[in-house]
Amino acid sequence: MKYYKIVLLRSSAPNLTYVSTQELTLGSVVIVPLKTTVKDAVVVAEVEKPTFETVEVVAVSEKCYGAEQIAIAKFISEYYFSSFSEAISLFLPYPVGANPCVRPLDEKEIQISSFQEKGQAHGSAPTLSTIQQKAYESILQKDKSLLFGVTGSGKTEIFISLFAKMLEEGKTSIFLMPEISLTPQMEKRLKVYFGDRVAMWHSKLTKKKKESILQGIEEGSIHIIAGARSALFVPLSNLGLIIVDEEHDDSYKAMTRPRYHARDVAVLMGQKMGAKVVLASATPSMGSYHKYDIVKLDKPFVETKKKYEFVTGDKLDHTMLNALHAHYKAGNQSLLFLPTRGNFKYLYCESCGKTHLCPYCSVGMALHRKFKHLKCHYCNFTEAIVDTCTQCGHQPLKSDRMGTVEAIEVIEEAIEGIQVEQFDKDSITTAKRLKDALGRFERGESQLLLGTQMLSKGHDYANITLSVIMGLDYILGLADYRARERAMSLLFQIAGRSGRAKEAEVIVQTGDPEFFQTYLNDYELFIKDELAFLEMADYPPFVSLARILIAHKDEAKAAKITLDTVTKLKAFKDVEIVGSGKAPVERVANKFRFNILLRAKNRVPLLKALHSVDCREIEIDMDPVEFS
DNA sequence: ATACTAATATCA
DNA sequence: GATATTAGTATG
Repeated sequence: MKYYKIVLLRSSAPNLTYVSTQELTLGSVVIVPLKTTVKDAVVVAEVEKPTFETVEVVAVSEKCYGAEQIAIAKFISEYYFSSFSEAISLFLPYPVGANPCVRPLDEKEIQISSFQEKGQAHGSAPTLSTIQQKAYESILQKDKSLLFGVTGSGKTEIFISLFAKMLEEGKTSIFLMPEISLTPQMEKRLKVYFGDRVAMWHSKLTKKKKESILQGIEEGSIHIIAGARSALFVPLSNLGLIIVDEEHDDSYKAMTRPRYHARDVAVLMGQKMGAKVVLASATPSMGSYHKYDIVKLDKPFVETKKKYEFVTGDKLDHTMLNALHAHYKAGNQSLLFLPTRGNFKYLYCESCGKTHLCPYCSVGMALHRKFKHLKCHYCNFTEAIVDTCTQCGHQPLKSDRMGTVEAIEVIEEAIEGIQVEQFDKDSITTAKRLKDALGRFERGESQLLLGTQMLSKGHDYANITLSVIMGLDYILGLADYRARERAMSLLFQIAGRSGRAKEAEVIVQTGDPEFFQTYLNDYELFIKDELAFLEMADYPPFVSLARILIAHKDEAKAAKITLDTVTKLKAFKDVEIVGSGKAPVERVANKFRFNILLRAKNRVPLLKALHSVDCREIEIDMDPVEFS
């Protein structure tokens, strides 16, 4: 008789001990009785015979998690405050049916060999330039590295060479991208080199499609998995490489439990599995630049001359309309960016571009017109609506912004015959709509791509000669310690979309052109300055942040939970409570929301403090990227 | 006193 | 997560 500690799947029950007549492999999925029903569970440890009565394991399934998977799930559950059950479920390719494939316990164990012939053919690799070759060789020498290169500097060729190298060595690779639906171009390029040995993976694939890919992996015909966050958990054996492209992108952070950051988990996974990790970006995150070995790829593959022009205000003005008109008349295509339609408005000065800031947090004060006051979403500091800019004395301060729909109306009115493609979450709801919109644009049936953040991801176009970037001051004024970084990387990303044109014009709307101008040709300089600022202001990567979210349909109850949690946390001297109170989005789905923001020099005491609070009614978000 | 619902505890 | 237990509260 053997006794095992098991973790129940799809249940919040604690870890329990069961008995088995036969030896069980750690990590295997078993069926156990619980109360009146049966549940599937993962065997995590063998234990001594306990003092209490035990119940017998009823069946063993074919499924078995590897030791590394268990370790990674354990890390995720502890670091990101989810149950182990939720964490290990990340490794489930799709939700299992009501009755999982099981076999009776008394049957003899059948070991199915998972070994497969691998690496039969070499992936043909592209020829690399001297600069690319140097970067490639540098990456090969490191366990993990940050590939830092502007758009068009030829990062993809390096990726392809790395994948080919892995194929040669009989190893598999994972390629992460922020949004798979937005990168059909990358799929095409990978297919050219690797054909059916590469499979695209994302959460919206049908169960059948996923099964077929999993079979391909099992058979050893698929060696490269490319996809969004969830692709990180596809069960590849003999993993040799994980590439995280556009590593700065916030969509790598999961917004639901487990609230993990795919880039950070990829680094951990690489360590655990002995796989090389490559992070890549033209605008690396401050944390990655600070933490990892940098491999620079600074010479653009195709050198583009960009002419920058700065305009103030917040409306589509004549400068922009004239430029759009001129480029349209010349038979070229343009791109126009507007910030995501935000839920909040901030006061900003038309004259100097500065946002009205909280005196305690150096973040923008949000305008709550309904309550006729301004509020800091960080510390909850509240003040009366001000009318005069504290920086330059200009008045009045402005707060209105323009959305995509209004912008299109204005442009279609002003420029006769122009076809505008609306490119945001409201209009691009399906893969088909995306394909249609991009198709029309590529065929030249539309001449202007107008949208939100979506524009900054993935695509580059041959014909874009004009990029108009509006409302950067809005991004700059967001109540977020990374507002400057977000604004700057956005500018670089969007300006980079016109990468293939020989000459391109970029119009930037901001009241603070000096800030952007300083860094226009040198993102690295920006990183260095910004890191100095973050270090001085005590923000990541120099400290750890955690956010606690409290949501309850009874506002008083939510407030009480918030207060109780804050009181408990006050006992921990090495954890600072930056602020607490109503969340910027006060009510969602009829629940009142409260936030607590915590800061600590080291993550260990922060985790310790957070593990001590009752987590049943709160949600903990480690390394948050969203504060609303 | 009774009948419901909401919070709480437990499961091996 | 599902269910048994208990506390809380409305009801006539």
